[in-house]
Amino acid sequence: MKKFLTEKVSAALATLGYRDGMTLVFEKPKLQAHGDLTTNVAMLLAKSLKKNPRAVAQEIVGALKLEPENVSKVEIAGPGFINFTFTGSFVTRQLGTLLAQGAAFGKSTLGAGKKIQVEFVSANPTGPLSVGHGRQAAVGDTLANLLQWMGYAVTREYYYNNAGRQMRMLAESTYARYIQLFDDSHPFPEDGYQGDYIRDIAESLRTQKGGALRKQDKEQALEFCKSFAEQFLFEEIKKVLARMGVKFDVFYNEDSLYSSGKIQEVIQELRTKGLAYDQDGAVWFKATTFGAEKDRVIVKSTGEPTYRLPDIAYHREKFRRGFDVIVDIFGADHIATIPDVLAGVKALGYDSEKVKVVIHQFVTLLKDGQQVKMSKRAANFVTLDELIDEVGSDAVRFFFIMRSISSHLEFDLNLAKEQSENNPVYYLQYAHARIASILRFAEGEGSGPKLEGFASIKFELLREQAEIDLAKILLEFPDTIERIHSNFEPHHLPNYLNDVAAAFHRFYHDHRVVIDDKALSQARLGLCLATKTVLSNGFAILGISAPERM
RNA sequence: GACCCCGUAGCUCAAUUGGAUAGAGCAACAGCCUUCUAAGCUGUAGGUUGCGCGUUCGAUUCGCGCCGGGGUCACCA
Repeated sequence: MKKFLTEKVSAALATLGYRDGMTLVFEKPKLQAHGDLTTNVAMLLAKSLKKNPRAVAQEIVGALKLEPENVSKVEIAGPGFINFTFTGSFVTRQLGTLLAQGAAFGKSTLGAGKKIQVEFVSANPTGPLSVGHGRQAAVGDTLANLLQWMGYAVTREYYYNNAGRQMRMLAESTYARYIQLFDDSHPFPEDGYQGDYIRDIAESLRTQKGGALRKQDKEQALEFCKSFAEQFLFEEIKKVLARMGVKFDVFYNEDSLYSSGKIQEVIQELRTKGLAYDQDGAVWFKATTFGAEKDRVIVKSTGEPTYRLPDIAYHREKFRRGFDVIVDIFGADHIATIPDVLAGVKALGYDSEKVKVVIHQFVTLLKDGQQVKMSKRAANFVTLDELIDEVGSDAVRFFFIMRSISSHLEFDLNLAKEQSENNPVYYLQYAHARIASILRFAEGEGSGPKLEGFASIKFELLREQAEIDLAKILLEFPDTIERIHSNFEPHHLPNYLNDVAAAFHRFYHDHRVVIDDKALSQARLGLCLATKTVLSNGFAILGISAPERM
């Protein structure tokens, strides 16, 4: 519908001799009284023309060539808005196209031929996934789904590090818990991982190895503990992600950057370009060249690289692997590292504009009205797995997507549990199930009219306000997808689908679908099917189920 | 101290990137099932958008200064 008006208004502007270089923007007004779509082009033009905006609007409206069967009203309002109202038949006519596209309605070819990588979760294998990782999994996977919907070739990637101090601590913690199974006086390392999951790993270790590790040399035993714990935790992590319907294409190990010499290459290249130098026994990256407030150490005086170096090397590999767009999804705690990585990428000669960083704020968990402090070290933290146990995968995914990523997300466990029936996700799924039920009823036993070929449906019979309102909202689906694509704010999808469900419930309440008037009944069944199509397409992107009955 | 995010109805959050009279869901109150799913619908009430300046036709949105909450500032990841 926007496209339709864009053509009409551009033509009018051309007639008037106004430059059409500006991109026309049509918006859906907040108030229904202001029509279906509105444009502020007259006000924008007025500024440069130094004319009265309402006068400019008048000229444009005068030059417009609109067919009365498509547009019922054009109005100049307020300071100079031009408001358009479509005829009901113009709207409902498009339902046929929607139905013909079916499961593909809302898809586009905007990303066709482009490779895009979405990196998310990327938790190191030192413990179970937290609730915060859950938000990241939901956001990342939903964006990835949406990008696929736009035609991109999407790679879902998980970056992890299984080396270094944290892994040594994991090994020591596991080892200590294991020994404690035989001798409970054995001490636990002071800053070890306190969580019960370490006990589970130790238990599993005993099941597999018996007491054999006790007799081994400690260093050897620790080495074994490390890889055992890592493997154990990764299986858990993958299992939980699978419960949420998230599947990664690539697990990228930071260690491989070392073994393949990529780390050394980056240092060399930066040195060659004069962007790295030695000082105080360390290697520094000239981040100030790229606007940072101070230079950064990339190799410590101990010879060990800081996390920045592999991060930069990793991003360089992303470019080398030929991705056209690179999406990084990080928690707010990583915000400070981003400028350094982007500077590093620029330093190596790549276009940092291709890196799209999505930062999401934290999740705070409420339990019994109290905030749960989550720390991997301390024993008290709720895992993603437990959260799914309590509220189910659909609710978890939906809740994490529902809020703007830049907002802190409050997740009240008690509420989510108690409210499992009042849950917003059920509201949407219920609409879907309700339609499925209507369609079953209509097709069953020949009592009601059957839904025949879309082509024969007379959508112009839909003249009730509730019908037209619903149809209009359904047709906004592609716009919603594109909007999310342009701003990476996935919460618009649940919000939009909520509007769809609300419009449907209203329609359902006011009008019976299966009635004696066969032609009208067909049109309403078509409207129902169109609604079901939009809902299930939206659910597919959100990664939640579309129940046929509830 | 510097930088980032947030501050909107009693609570949790929206607001199409600067648009017209700031909207939903819970919670409260009042209604609606002999019918294709009441996990639904309708109505009432609830606001100085943290505070103060500024930018302009127009500000919840942009700029500056405060106040409050969270986060980040290492040769930690």
